[in-house]
Amino acid sequence: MSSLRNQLNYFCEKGKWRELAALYQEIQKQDFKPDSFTFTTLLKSTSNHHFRPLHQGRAIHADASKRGFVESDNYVANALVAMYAQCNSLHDARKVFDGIREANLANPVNWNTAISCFFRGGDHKGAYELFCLMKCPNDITWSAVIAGYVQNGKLVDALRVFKKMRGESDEIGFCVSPYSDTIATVFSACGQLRDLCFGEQVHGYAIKISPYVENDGFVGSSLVDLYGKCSCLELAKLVFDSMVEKCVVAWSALIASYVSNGCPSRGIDIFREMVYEGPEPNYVTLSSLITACANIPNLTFGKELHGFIVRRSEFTHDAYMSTSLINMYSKCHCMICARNIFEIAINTLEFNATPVYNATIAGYVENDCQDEAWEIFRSMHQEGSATPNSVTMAIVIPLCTMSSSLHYGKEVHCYSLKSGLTENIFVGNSLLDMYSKCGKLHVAENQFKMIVKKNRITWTSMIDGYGIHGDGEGAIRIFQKMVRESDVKPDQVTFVALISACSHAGLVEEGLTYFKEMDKEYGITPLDENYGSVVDLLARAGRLDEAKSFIAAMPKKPGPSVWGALLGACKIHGEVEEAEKAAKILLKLEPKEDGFQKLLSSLYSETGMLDKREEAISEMRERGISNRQGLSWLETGKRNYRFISEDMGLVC
DNA sequence: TTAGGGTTAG
Repeated sequence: MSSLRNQLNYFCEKGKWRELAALYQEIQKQDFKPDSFTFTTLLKSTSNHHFRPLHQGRAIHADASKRGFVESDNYVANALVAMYAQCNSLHDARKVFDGIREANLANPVNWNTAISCFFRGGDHKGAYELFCLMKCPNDITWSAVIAGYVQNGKLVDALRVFKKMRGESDEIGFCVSPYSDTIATVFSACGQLRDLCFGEQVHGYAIKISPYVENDGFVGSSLVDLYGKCSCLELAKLVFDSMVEKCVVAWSALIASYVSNGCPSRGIDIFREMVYEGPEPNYVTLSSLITACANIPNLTFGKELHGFIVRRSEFTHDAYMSTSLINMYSKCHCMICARNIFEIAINTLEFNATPVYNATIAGYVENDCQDEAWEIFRSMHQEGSATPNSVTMAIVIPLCTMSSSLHYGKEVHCYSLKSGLTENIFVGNSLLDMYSKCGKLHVAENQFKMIVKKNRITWTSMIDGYGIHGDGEGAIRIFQKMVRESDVKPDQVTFVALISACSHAGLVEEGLTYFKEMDKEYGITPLDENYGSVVDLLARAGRLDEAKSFIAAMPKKPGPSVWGALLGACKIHGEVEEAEKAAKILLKLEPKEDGFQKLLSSLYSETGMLDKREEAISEMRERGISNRQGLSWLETGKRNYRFISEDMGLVC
């Protein structure tokens, strides 16, 4: 009999489920008496099995219950709770736990196991209910609850429980001293919430209770991450430098801090130091570095890293890695490489593939490949391997806007409503912009009203909406509401939208006043785009000389937006000579941009200067600029679209 | 404890 028991244990340890199930059925027919250890190993094996065979777990439960183990053995009870939670049957897990609780058999380990299991199963409410029922939570319980909330993305709740643990909350406190792991978890929550103030308080408290707490790898790394996420790069570096033993997580957190704060090259420099004096990089380090290559962009180093990842095959099948690589190749305009990574990822990875789909759709959108973007979005439904989320919607809704496809936009809006994604601010703002740009200003207004927590982009998009519909006064009204009634501050983009709205409505003086207020009232330094919108404001109103004087008086060198605005206005007013001057400068500033040259060619066409038009077209051909016909999208009926050619003077 | 995909601009 003992050999049977050994064989059973062997199959459990090796995870050989089929063999185990067959053996267990066989020995049940014999006079075999399973003990507590047999049941716990059988239940653990069920929990760890890839398919989570709940029916098998229930059979073991029935057998254990029949033999009296559930009510008398805490180990078996614990394993049962864990098994049901792992098999996503939290109701059964709670039923088992309530059984031992009501029989007064539950010890603190049972409580802590049950709480952790409910958090792992995603039922944070159920976990907290158990926590509240527990009369004497110990330090492990507190840690489990804080960590559980962080794992479930309930960061505010995690900090609330931490405050309660230290007796700082309004609720009754328990003043338990936290483990360093708990402190690290709290730093992580503060970082994710960008709550620098509370993070710093906890940092001070942690040093007070343990002066060398930063030397702990978990705590030090989490602190680097906290300061990095709160854009305090100097503090992040200071903590990192003070760490006696710098683990791979600390290095990775520091690199990620630089990459995510607009210093990707510095992130790569830190990586070079890491190669020289630090530990081996892991998949997180490499993922951040690929993002650095995407942001610079640096295709050469990106490809080197990709080669390194392929050689280290254990990193290849990582969801984050695939997503980062797709993003990197997209930003470097290598959509063939991005597509290859996508195909491999969706065929080989066992995970939620939504981010991989999102990165690929975003890549195609960014590289002006709308058809391919739609193809990937549709395949997401057809393959059924990924569920569109709020990020997908925030990519796809602007895609509807680009092709002025109100019909598709409405379909995506309906899907978002059904999936409960419209409360997401990115989705809400995209919908507002889509309705506004597709000509449905009143729907955009409703959408604007429905967004409860409006951010800068909400306000700016609404101002722009009124602007593109020629309602300058409406744009001003919304801007005043924004600055008077909300706590959201305008930025340069807000002023581009506002002054542009004034420009199109002929509100020149108002536009000029707002431009002056930008710096004086709001302390915002104008960008080239802001100067450009003032040039457009003046020149569109026929005040070309003032526009030129304005450019001459600029405190910095005028850029493409300024000259582009002047060129556009010259085209409206038929000012060939000034347009030629502006186009010449633009050609030097942005040699790869073909729009300016086409605009000039179109001006020649409109003013009957056909020789000059031919000359401009020849020059464009020599420079390899495509002579593509200008196209507009129109939606007719429900699903039909037509191309309307515009006279760009380029049709040969 | 560390990493990925997202909304506004004449």
